[in-house]
Amino acid sequence: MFSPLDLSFNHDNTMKWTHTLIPTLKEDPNDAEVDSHKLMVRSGMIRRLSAGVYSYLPLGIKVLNKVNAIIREEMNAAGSVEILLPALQSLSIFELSGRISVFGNDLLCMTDRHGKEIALSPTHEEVITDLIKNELGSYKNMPLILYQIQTKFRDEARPRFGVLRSREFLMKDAYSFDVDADGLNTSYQTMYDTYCRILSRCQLDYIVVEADTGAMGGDVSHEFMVPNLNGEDVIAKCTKCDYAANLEKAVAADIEPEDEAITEERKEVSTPNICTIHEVSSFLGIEPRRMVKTLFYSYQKSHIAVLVRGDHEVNEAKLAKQLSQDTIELADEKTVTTLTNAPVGFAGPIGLNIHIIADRAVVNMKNCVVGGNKADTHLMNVNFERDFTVDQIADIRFAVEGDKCPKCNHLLSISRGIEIGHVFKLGTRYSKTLGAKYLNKTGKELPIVMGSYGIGINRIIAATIERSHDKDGIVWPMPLAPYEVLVVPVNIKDRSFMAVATKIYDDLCEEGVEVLLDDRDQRPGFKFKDADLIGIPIRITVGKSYKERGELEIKVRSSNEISFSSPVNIVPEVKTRIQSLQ
RNA sequence: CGGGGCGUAGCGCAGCUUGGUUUAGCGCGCCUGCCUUGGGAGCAGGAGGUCGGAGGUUCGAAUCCUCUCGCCCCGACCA
Repeated sequence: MFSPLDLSFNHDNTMKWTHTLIPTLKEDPNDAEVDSHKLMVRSGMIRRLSAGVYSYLPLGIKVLNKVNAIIREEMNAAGSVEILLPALQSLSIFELSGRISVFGNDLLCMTDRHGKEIALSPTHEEVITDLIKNELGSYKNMPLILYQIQTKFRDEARPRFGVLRSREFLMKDAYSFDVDADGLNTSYQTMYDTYCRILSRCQLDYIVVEADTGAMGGDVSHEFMVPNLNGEDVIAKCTKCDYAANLEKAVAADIEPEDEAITEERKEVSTPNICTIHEVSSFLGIEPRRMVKTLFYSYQKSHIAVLVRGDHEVNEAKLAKQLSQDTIELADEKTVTTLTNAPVGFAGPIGLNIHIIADRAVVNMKNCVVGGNKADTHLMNVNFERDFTVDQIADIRFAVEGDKCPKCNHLLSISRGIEIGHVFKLGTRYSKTLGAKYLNKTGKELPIVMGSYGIGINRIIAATIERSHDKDGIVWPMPLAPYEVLVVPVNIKDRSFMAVATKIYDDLCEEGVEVLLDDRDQRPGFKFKDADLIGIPIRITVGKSYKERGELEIKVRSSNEISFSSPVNIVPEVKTRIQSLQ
């Protein structure tokens, strides 16, 4: 045994299990739902402090640092420059950008001893803009891309899935500064390409989708998604071409007008207590797609009627954009009753005296069913233009399975994904509100044109595990693995085993290989289970084959491929394998 | 924020319905010894608990009631 002070055996890139803290668990933690969360806890990478707040243990920080290193290399290679901004911000800076209301309760605020309101930063657009407005006075200083790796704080309404949605998380955020839109386009493309390289080096499968800009503002935005059933984002992707978008943003190709004669007269039917689309549909024996859903939204004290097909859902983000509003909300029951002269459930477009906005699909429907604006009444054989008109036609719904691609008209598929990265063309949103201006060649004062680029580092790790694990544990891709090699002497009391194991450990260390030695006094089965759980890519076993033939066993975690090597050849052998797994 | 569920040893759980023979239990882990060494062994002994917290009902509360804190799930919300 070695005393805790005897660290002579530990080098920068090596570690003995008994000298570190890798508290593995045989059973799943009871508060974990998704595989990545369970495995991160079981493998001893993280422990929960409180909801959405996690400590990283040695194995966890090792992986975190691997991701950080890849990000730094690629960001630096792309010509961006690292900085570090404070996590503590004054609230007044958010007042200037007008984002206090945008973040709402997600913003973690507190009052300092002077009574000043301060916040833990959820993101850094304001801080960076405030910083550079004093430093980038001239076009000569641009283009410039600055980045940092920083902890962000968001008081999430509902943290979940372990590190996938937490209240405190690590983010690499970058900001570009250009003199004009062309410059921004170049910077944006550079970051876009850099993100592709970063994720490829992490060996993550990802797709890039068009995204809504949400709370960030700006116009163009892309998200980097890792396809996964547990993802919180929904993606619409063309089955043929490269079109892919977040469902918030996704557009479906216009639906063909129904080819049906308008002959029947409109007819009133009694639908006692039959309110929902589903109820009316089964009561009348008519598919939901033949019905029009009439909803009411409120904003700025005014109300509006919204029409979508019965089997479609209103996309409030699109609707708000159409109405040039930041927020809109579904009208309350009282409003609906007043506007329709009927209980909720019988609203229709005919005879309404307010602004009506219809989804594009609605105006192509023929002989449909609508509410009668009268209790217990619906109308059949209703037709756009003949029976009602609208004030505005727009795309205001979510795309659904069965919709066609807006680019090539082939089928769209709907799936889920984990948002790993998000890039935005901010334009002058922040430079204007915070006053970040520069002088151009002719001495004219102009707002700096900005972009913002974020990557969730914890999410890269969790998403990697989601994509790469089996029933026994994590299967680390070589670039992110906490150690490249695990050396397992099956019995530490066997002197010859330990002698060889420590020799290999030292030799690999000399060669710069990252290696962990399982020097615990445990039975082989126990160690193998842990080895599979923590998922080190290459396992070298000193055991049976060594005793019998003087050979070491090399096992590759990802392929389960087993090979043997003599002690003298082990180092080059292992290095070759590491190479091939990079 | 709405709905549901759960807090009992480091971890995973039983006990609660019907209050008292339970000195609060089981599995894993932990400590000591023996034994064992290629897929989470075995035997023996042992440590570890304000039953989340506060108040109440009662002769008596892990168990019943009230409040409170924490955690998880569904929804709403969300770079």
